[in-house]
Amino acid sequence: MTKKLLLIDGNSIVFRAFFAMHTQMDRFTNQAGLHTAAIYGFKLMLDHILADFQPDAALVAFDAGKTTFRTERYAEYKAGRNQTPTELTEQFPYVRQLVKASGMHAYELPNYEADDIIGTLAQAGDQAGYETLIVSGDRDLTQLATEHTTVAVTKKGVTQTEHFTPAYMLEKLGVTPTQFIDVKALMGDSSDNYPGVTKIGEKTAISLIQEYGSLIGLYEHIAEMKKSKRKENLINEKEIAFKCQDLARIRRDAPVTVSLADLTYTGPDHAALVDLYQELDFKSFLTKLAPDEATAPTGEAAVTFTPLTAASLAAVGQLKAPLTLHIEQSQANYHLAKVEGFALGDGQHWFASRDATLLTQAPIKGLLADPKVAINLFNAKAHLVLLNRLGIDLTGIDFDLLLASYLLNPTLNADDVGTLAHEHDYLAILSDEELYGKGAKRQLPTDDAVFLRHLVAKGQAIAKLQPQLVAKLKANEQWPLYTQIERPLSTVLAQMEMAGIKVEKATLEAMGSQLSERLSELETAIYQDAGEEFNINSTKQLGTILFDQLGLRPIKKTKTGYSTSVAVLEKLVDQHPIINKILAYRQIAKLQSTYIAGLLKVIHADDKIHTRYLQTLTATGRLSSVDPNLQNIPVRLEEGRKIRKAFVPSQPGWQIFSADYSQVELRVLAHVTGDANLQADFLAGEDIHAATARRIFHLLPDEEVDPNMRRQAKAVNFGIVYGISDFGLAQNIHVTRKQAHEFIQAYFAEFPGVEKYIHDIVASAREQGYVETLTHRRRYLPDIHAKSFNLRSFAERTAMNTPIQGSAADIIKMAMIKMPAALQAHGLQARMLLQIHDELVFEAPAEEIPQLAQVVPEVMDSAMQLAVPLKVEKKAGATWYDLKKLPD
DNA sequence: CTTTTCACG
DNA sequence: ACGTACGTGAAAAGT
Repeated sequence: MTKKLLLIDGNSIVFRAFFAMHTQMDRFTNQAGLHTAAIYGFKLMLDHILADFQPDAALVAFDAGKTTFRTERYAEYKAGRNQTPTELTEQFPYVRQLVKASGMHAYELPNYEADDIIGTLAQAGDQAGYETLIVSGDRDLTQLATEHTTVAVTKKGVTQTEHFTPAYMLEKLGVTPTQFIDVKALMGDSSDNYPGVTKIGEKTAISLIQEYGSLIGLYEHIAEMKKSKRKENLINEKEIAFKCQDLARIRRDAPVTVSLADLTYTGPDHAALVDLYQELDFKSFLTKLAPDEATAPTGEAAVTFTPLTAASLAAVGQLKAPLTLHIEQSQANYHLAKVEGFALGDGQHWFASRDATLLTQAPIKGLLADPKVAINLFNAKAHLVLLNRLGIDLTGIDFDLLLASYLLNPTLNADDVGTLAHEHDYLAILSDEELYGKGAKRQLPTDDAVFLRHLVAKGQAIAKLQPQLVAKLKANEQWPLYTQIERPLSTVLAQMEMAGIKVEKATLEAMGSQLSERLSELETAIYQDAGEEFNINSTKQLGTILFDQLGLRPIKKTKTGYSTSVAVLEKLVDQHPIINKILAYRQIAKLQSTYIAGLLKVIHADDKIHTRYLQTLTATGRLSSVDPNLQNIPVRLEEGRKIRKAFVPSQPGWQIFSADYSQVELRVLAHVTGDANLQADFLAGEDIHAATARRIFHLLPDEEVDPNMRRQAKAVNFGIVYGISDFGLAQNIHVTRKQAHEFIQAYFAEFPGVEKYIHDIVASAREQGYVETLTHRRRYLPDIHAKSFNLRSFAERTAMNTPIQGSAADIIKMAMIKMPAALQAHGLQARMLLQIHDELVFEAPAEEIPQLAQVVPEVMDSAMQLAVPLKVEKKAGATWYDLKKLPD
């Protein structure tokens, strides 16, 4: 067996951990006020790597101090760095303790950096026949990759890593690990503060090293390079380049005083870890460390409850509101799920049973249907639907742990009580995955004692977390968002889902057979063109046919091979007749599999489709729709649009009615930016994209906006909402990057309020760590501080886009909440069925349509008062396909 | 179980 | 100099 050596770059991982958890810094302090986020993150990473790699020998290297041989040779090395915050420096001693308690060696060497220790030991490991894994947050260490040494660099957070082998580097960067040093020499490193050669960045550096093989090779052949500014710079700065090469090169001969034999990994020292965790208040690590083996499974507190039977039902009547209810479903789709069991209690007494029929009997049914009895639970909408199926009208919902937690942080993706409770530091419960298992192995405990105790533990977690989360919502100014928007919305959504939309099977089936015919014709023709049969649905096989067999030029690569996406295929249309056939095949295959077969599979016995809206999923506050997704039924292309013919009213003589907000996101933009020109354009009530075109192309009042100008202005408007870049815009409208840049500049000149807003929102995200919508819906953006340009830019675009997209979501939600009462007040039978982000779809008796066309837009455009009017367009027709615009 | 592609706002 | 549009869900292939 090959021995395995683990080398960890302590400093860089601790830094990564610190900044990864920066936004939650305040949550991570022990009772003495010591910050612990970096220690915590470091331990997460450690556990992950140790479980994964299982080393025989291990060492964590740290930097010894500020001065090293590099600073002696180049005084500016790492100069100008911000001072490490004390919140971080105070954690280093504990990290070292943690390393030792985990059975690993911590090591540092005066005058050298952690990198050099690692480089030296990795080399020793290679020579001694070890398989070595280096873990760092710093890409520079990839230069140490060899056939037997892999370098894992943290990607996002601390537990996700990207593994660099020499082959992977060649593929990804185009250079070998050794060449990487020379690339750094040319491009420099701004964070380590050495310059490289003027005007040479990563791309140029890589192509130069690829061409000449090495830095030395480049200077040997510099005379042959054709005259250019770059050549001049290279000649003038030759000395700097070699200096930088010296700085970039990690030493493999540092005078380390440990040998591989000293580094044996001994595994964790339990007693030492317990002491340390206690000092740090690491409760979750403590419970993992000391499972209560005799009794409960890890983390599940002993709970007392009464197993409920028909005979003992009366005792439930003694419970005092507020009550906490948890119903366990057999599957996520609550339209079909069975009730596996439930727990009900008031914080003092708990009852639990596997028998769902008990819910439908007195006194439980009465308590649940009583609006004066406050109910706490997890996932209000699921409970509303499940209980409705049992004939119970749940009315008194007060606290929904899932919804409250989502508002506090929409990017947590826990969807069971246990996991979510852990996120809020409540640990006396197991997650479903821990108790039930996952995937195919998932199974509910057959033992009543274990299963019912878990359901009660869920109830207790909900009851316990309520006051805490309510206080947080109030502190965040999110209480109205919870009580006035999201909580009532649950009920409205439940009604829409239960109503369902009628879909005609026969219509879909008829379309399906037509599509099948066309598919087999196209298939034959494609095989003919290709000269052989293959799986057209396989991108891999298709890539081989197009680019290897037919010799077409690959336009783009994915990480697994050639890209064959529409964008690529469209560029190849003129090269070969097979391309158009593949495009047609793809389009039809998509309709057939996703929309014909897919929808047929989910039509219920009542001939309706009952989607589920996920109210706590998206990062922006939008809804999403699953089982099936009814928010992406085709509309843009006629062939796909025909699918909508199958969506029909549920009763004869009824029609489909739809109302959509016109340009909500841009109107929200006009509101939040306060931009006078953008607001004026909306107040004038003209075509907004044409108005934008007039401004950015400086048209005279009597000049006409040609369609191309309008198209470009529209793309600019979209770009602004998405967090614009010249590159992205250029790609979208097929102009040069320079032109795109000019469009954006022209836009900002005309709409200075928008430019200021973009600047301010990014600054505010940096300061506060989050952004907000008009209703104080919040999204944290930890990556706004990321060192990686990519991650940081992404966070900046998100900072810009989320308040816009999220506020638009707020607005339609407010309209939806008011809708049922408004319909009822007008004595209408109409029912709201679907929400598609900026559109609401209804069904109603034909004779109600004129009234509906009044009432619905009125509710929608008065949902929130903005600085510009909200405009609503309406349509009606016999099916979802046949909708025709109604006059204003 | 991840990757690629494509449907929607 | 850096490298891209924002937010979703479903199907199919392939590891």
